[in-house]
Amino acid sequence: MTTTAEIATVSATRTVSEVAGESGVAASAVRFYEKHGVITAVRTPSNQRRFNDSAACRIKVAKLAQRVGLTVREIAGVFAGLPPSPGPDDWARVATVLVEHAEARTAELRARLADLRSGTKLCEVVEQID
Amino acid sequence: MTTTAEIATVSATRTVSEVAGESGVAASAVRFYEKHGVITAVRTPSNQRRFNDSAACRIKVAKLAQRVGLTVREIAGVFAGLPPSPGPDDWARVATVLVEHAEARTAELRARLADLRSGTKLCEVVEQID
DNA sequence: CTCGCCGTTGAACATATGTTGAAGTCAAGC
DNA sequence: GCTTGACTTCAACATATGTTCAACGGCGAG
Repeated sequence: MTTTAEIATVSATRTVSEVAGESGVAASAVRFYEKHGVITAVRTPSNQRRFNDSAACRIKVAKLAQRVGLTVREIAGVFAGLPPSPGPDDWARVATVLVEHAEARTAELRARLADLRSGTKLCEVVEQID
Repeated sequence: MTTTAEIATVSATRTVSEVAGESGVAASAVRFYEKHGVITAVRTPSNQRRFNDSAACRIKVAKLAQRVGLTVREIAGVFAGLPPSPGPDDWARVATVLVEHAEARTAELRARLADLRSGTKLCEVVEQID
């Protein structure tokens, strides 16, 4: 059996332009993200890309992830575990991974800045009066 | 009067290679960072660059900042307010700015991920059974 | 004084992240 | 059936972040 939900989620109907519009990036970027595994497409008989609902969302999430320092390759890696049509739980896992990435890097920043501050002579001038 | 500390902090004695060694980047990167305002140099009579103690530290901090999504231009901007030989208080201010940058972006990530999760039909499939 | 080692500059190359343009294909409407 | 518009691929260009290379200059040791 195939439920309405399954039809809706599995069928890939969005064109490049539509995904671009939905996600707020240029069509060229949509093709770029497909090429690099951030999104995936099926092809029509006449070789056109068709994306499902999740494509625009993946791109939006990818743009956010880029802002906290992840590369496209890393983002594609995080998305690699996603099913074609991710559910709320799948997205929650991705969100967790991304936030942990971001927080780990911020923690690293904090810690290393603290190191530099405490480690005499690493960043600080030796405070010698006379 | 010129104190020992002032002599030590103001004099720029490090060569490109030395700063590269201290900071753990290539000599070419040191020149790149100078060109883009992350570090500054004075020139010897024979035109060679000389950096002060803070150069290696600026580079280390810059590398950390890059990891949380800041560009070289942004980092140069953050460092722009620093005196030639920053003291502990100057570094503390820089650290605060960088951590706030990182946390703001992580907060943005969190918030937008939450938006996407809550905003029905943005990322989630409509959960319809039958 | 010559040699070798740094340093200098500028250009070319390399990778990441895209954008733009040219040339061709396909489907839909007049 | 011809035009139009959206799609395709591929190549060139653009920016950010560096690295490598070639050609050249100065300085200290032998």
